[in-house]
Amino acid sequence: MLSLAEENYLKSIYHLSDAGEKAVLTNELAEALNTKAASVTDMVKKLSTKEFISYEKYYGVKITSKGKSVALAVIRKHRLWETFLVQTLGFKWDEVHEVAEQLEHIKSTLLIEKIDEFLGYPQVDPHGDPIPNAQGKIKKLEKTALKNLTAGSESTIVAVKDSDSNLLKYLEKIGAKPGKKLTVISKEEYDGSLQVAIESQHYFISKEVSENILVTL
Amino acid sequence: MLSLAEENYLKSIYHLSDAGEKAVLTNELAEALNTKAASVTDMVKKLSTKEFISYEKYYGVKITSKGKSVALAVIRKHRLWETFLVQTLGFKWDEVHEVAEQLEHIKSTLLIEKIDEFLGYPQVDPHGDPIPNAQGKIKKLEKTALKNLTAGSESTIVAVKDSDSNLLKYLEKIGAKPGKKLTVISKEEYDGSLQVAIESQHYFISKEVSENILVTL
DNA sequence: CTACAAATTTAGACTTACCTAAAAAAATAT
DNA sequence: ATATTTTTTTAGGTAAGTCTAAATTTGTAG
Repeated sequence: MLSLAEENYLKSIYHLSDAGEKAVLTNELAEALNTKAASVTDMVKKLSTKEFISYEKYYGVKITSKGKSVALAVIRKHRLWETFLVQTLGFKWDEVHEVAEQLEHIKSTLLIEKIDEFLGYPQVDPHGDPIPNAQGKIKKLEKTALKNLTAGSESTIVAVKDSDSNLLKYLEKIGAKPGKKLTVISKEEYDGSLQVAIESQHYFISKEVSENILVTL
Repeated sequence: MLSLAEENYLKSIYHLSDAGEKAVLTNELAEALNTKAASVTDMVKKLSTKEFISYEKYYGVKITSKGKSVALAVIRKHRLWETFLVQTLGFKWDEVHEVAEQLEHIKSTLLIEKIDEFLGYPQVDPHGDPIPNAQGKIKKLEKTALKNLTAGSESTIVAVKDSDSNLLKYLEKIGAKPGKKLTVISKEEYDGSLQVAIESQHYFISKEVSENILVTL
């Protein structure tokens, strides 16, 4: 059985590698996990022996399919719990992350399947991120950052990055939730800021924020 | 912040001491926690320094009020989660214990208050055990083991001991749930076995089982 | 009340997951 | 192409929580 630390490493490696596409460097991982490079080296050696990743000294790690399926199971749990917290218990967006980080490590297949059933088999979590199924398959949609749109574009918000609580509060205030329609009214080329409409309200959005809102066309 | 191990020790000490009434011996604790006496000695020293218990060498430990409030918070979480698993997710009695043992350690006051609210502030868990409130107060009812009843007694089941999964399955089969009426039809003095009626069905119950069913008159 | 048994504690060790400091390798800059 | 910087690894250590084996204390039985 995997430890909490091992699960967190695999989850981070999965995310940082874009779902296993590219290798992940020691320092990236150290930063993501709030730990030191030396600790990462120790752990990746262990995960490598257990064949959840392949590790080549000085060249970073790649996640194996065995590792991927662990990561996806954890991500599935995280997203189902987030959905549960928001939809069923009425948590606010910005309150769920920390708790879901704990709940994602509860070991019980039955529990997570029951939660999935209870929620009616949702496809995406409250941030719009897709929820892997029990087999680890993800349905994915074409998404792009809001900052890539040009004036006049109409789009639907599909996700926001869920890491920063202040950002989430701000997005909540302007109603920037997954599912909402968003139209780009104008774009200032010199600083990348945008004027957008969400439900006929107009907002001024900085380039920074526009990098954290993902949309489909 | 208390570790998982510390929380488990305090919970066990609370239970074994009858809610803090009597001292708990090293070996009892070792047995309850599936560990060795030497490990218990180490941990009780630590908990004692932190003033969750008072510890006198060779004489066992007593839980302090500080320790009690930790234990009760954990027990509250355990029982609320069990209630949630059974009532909301449709778990069977005998499936909840293990999962609740994990969920009881999730750290989030908000979460447990929301669960409590969602469940409509239940007073007892699915085994009939009382759920402490947020302040750690327990409403208690007079209960006695079924084995103490005599022929002819009518009673209501209030609780069953939740430790043994086989026992729980058996009790489920005969419909011995909290809330059900139970009448003692006859009692065999030589082996302590009972004949009882639950919902007009008659069952033969061994002394052992009758020690694990708690009732009110 | 002494001797043996049972319970408990101490001593020393192990594992996991960290850490710091120093060494080594790789990347970069002149 | 060499020197410097950055990244990564190694070496050695720490804390939590566990263990076994030995020592000590307490309880018990003759």
